Amino acid sequence: MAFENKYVQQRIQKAQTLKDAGFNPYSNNSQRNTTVEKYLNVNDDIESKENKRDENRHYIISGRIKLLRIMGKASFVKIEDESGILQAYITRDNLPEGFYNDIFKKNIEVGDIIEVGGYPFVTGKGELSIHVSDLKLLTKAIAPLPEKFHGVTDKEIRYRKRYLDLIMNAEVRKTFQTRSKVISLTRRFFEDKGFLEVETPMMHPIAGGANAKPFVTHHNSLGIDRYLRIAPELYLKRLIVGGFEAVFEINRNFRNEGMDATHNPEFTSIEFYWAYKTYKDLIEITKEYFNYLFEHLSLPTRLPYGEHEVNFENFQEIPLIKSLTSVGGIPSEVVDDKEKILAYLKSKNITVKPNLNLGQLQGELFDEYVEEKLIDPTFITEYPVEISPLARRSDENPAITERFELFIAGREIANAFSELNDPLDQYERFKGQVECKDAGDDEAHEMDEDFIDALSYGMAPTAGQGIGIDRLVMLLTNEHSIRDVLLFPAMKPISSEIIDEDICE
RNA sequence: GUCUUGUUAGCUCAGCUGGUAGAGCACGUCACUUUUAAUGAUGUGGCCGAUGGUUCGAAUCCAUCACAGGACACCA
Repeated sequence: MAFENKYVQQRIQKAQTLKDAGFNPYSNNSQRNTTVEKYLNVNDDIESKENKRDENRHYIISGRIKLLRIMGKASFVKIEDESGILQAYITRDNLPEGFYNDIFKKNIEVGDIIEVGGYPFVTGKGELSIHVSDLKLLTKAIAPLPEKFHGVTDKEIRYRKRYLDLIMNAEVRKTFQTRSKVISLTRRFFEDKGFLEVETPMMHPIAGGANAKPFVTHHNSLGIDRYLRIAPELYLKRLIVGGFEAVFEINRNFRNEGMDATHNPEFTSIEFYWAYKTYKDLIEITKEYFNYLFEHLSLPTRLPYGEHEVNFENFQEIPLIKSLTSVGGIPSEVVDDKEKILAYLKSKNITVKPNLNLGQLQGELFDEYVEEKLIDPTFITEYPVEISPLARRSDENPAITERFELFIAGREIANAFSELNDPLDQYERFKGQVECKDAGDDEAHEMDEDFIDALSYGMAPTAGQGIGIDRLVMLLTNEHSIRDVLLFPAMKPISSEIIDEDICE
């Protein structure tokens, strides 16, 4: 089954021919002494030299052949490494007797990883290249690459065979380099602020900290089920109880739910908790965090996202109720009255679930009329208590909470609040959740008695925030599917994989 | 979960109202020492996603299934 494709067969034969001629098609004897990027930088003066070359310089470059133009006794080869792509000029007379015709032309092709040594020169068409005097094959590719011009565009192939996507699409590599930098910068930002990075369990006895269905796994020697965590929140707060005053965790969460352009079953978030602070401090640190990211990623403060342009110098702060009128254009006499909201929604032909309370209806109005219009970064504050079960009530107005969500380009990016630290209140809220669970809501919280115990010892007033890293990277890279910012997004198995599994078992 | 659009050569795609498959790139052979998706000549390559059905005859029509994309719903 494997290797039966005729192109693969052909290339296997070439590898064998090379072996027979004494050339290892999988040599590990690389002598590389520079990268393409460095080569191009160091030699950018060649253009001005006599004959546009310098035979006294010598470099060894390694990489994959992306393009091959054989023109009789001379050839042009585009060699790509991680840093860039370089043209090599290869001639028969600069290589050992017979090598060019019998080895290079016959057995080395697009997709192979080679190493070339030579001097820098500029071609007649003005391209800085390398004039090759040494060529060796490092790795024979026995699978042919996709077509050179269109590359691979089929999303299924790109996600299932990400390595192929990365080979063919340089801009994809760039997206993941940006992702890596975002995570690194995020870590450095919070460390510099005095936060301690911690690791809390990925396998939970009780899946808490969010409303979501968990994945279940089994611990054999203990004979018990464990849940892959849906959020680290309750463990991080236990650490605040224990006396750490600023902690953060960047890690994966797992939710056993649907997949779409903004949801993958495993996703990365940062959650951070900061004692003796409130959500207002979080607004300030969030602005600072974005400034830090933009500065270190060298991004312009006006970023395109789809059809929009986001101005990251224009952070707004609007209480939720006010946003309904000022952004959503809903008449002010409507937004504070349950019956009027219902009538308003009905007049607009929007149906909502029955028996929603005022806070929930305000949430519906927000989702319907405001969210997608928030293009520049906007902190929506003062959420109704009914839709903020984990947030602390405002001391001035017990109907609202000390909470914000940050919206950018019509999407939620962060959720933050002053944390609920009253153990009796938390106990009651868990009880309410348990009732929902008993009534059939399989996403409701379970009672976490140990967490109540922890709060009973006293958790300092604390502010906490979660930021979805995947969605943040989407925003910064102008990507519109979460799969395009995950190296290996979740995919259904193809049918042959399922059959194989059945045979094994 | 619902709707919708796809699935044809290694890749990117044609193939109309049913008559046993087509291009470009890639690959093989030949020519070519400054090309830029090199060029010219020539040749190979396919169980048309899977299974049923309708039909004398199915890549094409119908049904079911699988996978993927998009939209909606649900969910952070």
